[in-house]
Amino acid sequence: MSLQESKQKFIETWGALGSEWGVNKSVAQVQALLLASGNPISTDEIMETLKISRGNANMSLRQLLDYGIIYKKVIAGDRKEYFVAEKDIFKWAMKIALMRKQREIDPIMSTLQEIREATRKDKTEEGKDFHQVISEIDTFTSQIGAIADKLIQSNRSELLLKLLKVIM
Amino acid sequence: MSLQESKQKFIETWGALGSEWGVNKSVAQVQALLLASGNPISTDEIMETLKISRGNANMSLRQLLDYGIIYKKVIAGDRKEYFVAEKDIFKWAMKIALMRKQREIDPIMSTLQEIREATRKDKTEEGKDFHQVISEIDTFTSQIGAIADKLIQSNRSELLLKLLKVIM
DNA sequence: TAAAACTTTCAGAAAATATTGAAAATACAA
DNA sequence: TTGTATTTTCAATATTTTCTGAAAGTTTTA
Repeated sequence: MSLQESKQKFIETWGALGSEWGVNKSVAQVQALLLASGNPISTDEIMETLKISRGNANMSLRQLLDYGIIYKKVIAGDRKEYFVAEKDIFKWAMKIALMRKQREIDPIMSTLQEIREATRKDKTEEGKDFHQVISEIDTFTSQIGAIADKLIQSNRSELLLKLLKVIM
Repeated sequence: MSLQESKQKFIETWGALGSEWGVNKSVAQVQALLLASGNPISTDEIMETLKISRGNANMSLRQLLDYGIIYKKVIAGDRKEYFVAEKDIFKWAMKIALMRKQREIDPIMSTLQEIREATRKDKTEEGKDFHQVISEIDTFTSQIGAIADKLIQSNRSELLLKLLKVIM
């Protein structure tokens, strides 16, 4: 497997996995291409390499910029914009974790608490059972959310230390 | 907000969040309906309450059964199949975590290792840089995967203990 | 200021995913 | 067995998501 084939395989695999991660395939592939590339890359080169349209390339790049896992890079004497990936996996894994927590955990919390309150006084068996179920989900979710916050705020060595404790 | 309204809200919210979690809306709503219900429910009641087709109800139920987060329940003297949710959130959270790890982490591992090996001997700058990036992703992913395994294998009290350590 | 180089937007097309509903298969009762 | 109740399958349809490409917008150069 040549270096180019390896890079190709990485980009393909990363893209395919994106869908499992709730990340659009093009977005994942653009990140992979930038990760695999030593030097900054322009929109045109991305379009050409991944065979995607200008619109798609632009939107994928913007999303990655918003996530904070790629950066714009100015090249002197060139009007085009170039892009580089954040290569410190720790940094971008934390950013993605934060985003996922905000998307997947936070929105359910307020609803759960609202329902928990609304059903607190219910005297029927049915009501008490439901309150119990909601309360358990709420408690569990809150705990997981709090731990996620702690982990996400950690720096690299703190994170490794915390996770080491889990393993032992 | 009446009890019925609370249940309704829970089912809607759970369903809406499903998409963020990579879970089909109907599947999430069926689980929510079973969680919210004190007693076993038949396919017909699910169809009626959620206003979904028989085919959809059947496929959603099967998926939840496969995940192991709902169960079939036989009611004496009734030919219909009834279903109940696993109400121990701890149990089904672990099952879902395991499934997600298998879907999201495991598949990338072998590819990363293969690419890591294939690029190990590369002498070019480009090749060495790429090998470095892949190695870091591989190492990080392996570590997270190992921790996930440990957590998933834990029982409730072990899990809480381990997570408590993280917070402190 | 105008033209050229480049980036962004967005309506419509294409692709992917979810849902329906009716037919086929299965399970049960008489 | 045979008929009836119930479940499962799957081709057709609907919905959602993604992608394209050209037009509009912006920045830079001359």
